[in-house]
Amino acid sequence: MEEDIKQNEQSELRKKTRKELIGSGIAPYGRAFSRSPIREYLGENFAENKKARVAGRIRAKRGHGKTLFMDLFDQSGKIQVYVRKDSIAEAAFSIAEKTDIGDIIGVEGSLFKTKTGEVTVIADYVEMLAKSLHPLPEKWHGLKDVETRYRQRYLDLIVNSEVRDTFIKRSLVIKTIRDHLDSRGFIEVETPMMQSMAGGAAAKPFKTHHNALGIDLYLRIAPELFLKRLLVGGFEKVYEINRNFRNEGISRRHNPEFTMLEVYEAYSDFSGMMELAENIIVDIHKKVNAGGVVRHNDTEIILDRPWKRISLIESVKNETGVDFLAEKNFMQTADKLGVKVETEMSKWEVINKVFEHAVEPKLIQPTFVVDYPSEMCPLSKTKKDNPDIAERFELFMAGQELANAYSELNDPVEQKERFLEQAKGDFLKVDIDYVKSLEYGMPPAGGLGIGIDRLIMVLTSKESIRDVILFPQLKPEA
RNA sequence: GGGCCAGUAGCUCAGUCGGUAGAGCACCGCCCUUUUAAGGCGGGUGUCCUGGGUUCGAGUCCCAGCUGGCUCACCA
Repeated sequence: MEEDIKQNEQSELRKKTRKELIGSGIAPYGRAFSRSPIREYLGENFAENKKARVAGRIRAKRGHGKTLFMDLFDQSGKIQVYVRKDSIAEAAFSIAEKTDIGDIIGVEGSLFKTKTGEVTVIADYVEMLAKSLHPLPEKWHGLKDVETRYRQRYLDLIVNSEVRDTFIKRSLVIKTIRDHLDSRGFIEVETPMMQSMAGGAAAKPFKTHHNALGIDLYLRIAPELFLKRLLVGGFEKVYEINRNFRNEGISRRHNPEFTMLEVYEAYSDFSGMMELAENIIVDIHKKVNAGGVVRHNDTEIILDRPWKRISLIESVKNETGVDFLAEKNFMQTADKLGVKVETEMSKWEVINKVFEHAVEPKLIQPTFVVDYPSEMCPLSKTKKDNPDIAERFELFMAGQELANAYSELNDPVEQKERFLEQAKGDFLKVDIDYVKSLEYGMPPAGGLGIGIDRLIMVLTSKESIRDVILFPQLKPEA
């Protein structure tokens, strides 16, 4: 089997070394090795002759005949290992000699500093923990090929430390969100990923099949309708951080599965959610970015509160000079602006298109866009004094949509009508079970969704969603 | 799905007008007991993405395909 795999010369040599190790009674793949993180021997923790036990991956090796130096990396840092033939058992020296860059080893020894002051472990014991059978990408230029970086993310993580940092940051962002919401009395819940109706948004779902039940199921496109059922059930502050799946195009800003935060707070509304969104994001910036500068291209993004608020129609007027509400020939006007419109589009659909084309890319600083037409927001309450306008905002930053919030519609009769409108009268496409839950009474509430991947893109100044998702979706290799 | 661009050694890249494949790192051999992008001497290890075509001759030109990037479309 393994002979079938065509290997290059370097891999062949490493396989040969693996066999040689086994031949001389040395396991090329070791077992548990008790050690301390490398960082615990560096800086203030350094003491001359202190005993050290470390383990990690060899990233550089400099042989000198009867001695050799290695750079050993673990997650916490890098330490130099020094092996001398005259101060170590012969067997251990021969293991050290047989190591290749990329191997994972355990080392025991004592600390000292070299002439240049580098903290070094002089080894008196070396153990092979994992033989690496492939050469690592080059130490100086790293791994640049984007396809390889995504397909073999482990290599990207080994070699490109800024990639590692991005994903550590991602973890901190999510932890900060949890801490923030937990401290405000929210509880985290989990709702179905597999749903018999894919509701809560308008995207195309992925379809799957449950054999025992004999039914088709859909991967969720949003958790919204389940989270609101929990409001009916008496949970007043709930949130979920989890994956949504949308069967749409893949792009710099779209991955078929992406992580969404959805928050619902009973007795609040969309302006409460506005404040919450500001609070959460500013908190993350403070804790994760340590107040550092966030940039989009060359522009610094200023996160100081309060953020700008503007109505959809105003923002379009500001950028295009056109008051689309008053405009009779809105189709031609939109077309002149370079927006692709189709004859069956409503005026608001055209306005929304113009917004996405002309305004969205320019919303670099955090901006709440409000006053969306209610026809585009079937789950949102309308304004008290204007049923045509929804109590909704979308948050934009770095030229893209980051969040979306409503005052949640809690009138079951109106909800059913709006669903029917959206489904163009097709009862089968209406989530009657959700409407039924509203019929028992859902408290007025605010709901907020934040796209976590995009938020991390903004906070880490990444241009592509693939740089903040560990394993982005790619076509399988042919 | 459309348009544009890219794919050469394990990695990062060069390759002129179409003339028979090249650098650094890595690797192999020899030397070297404080090096750190160690050093010295010697060595090129290749399905030039794949398959066709043009040509005396193709990494290079043409066609088709694969994968990726950007972009448009799609995506409340």
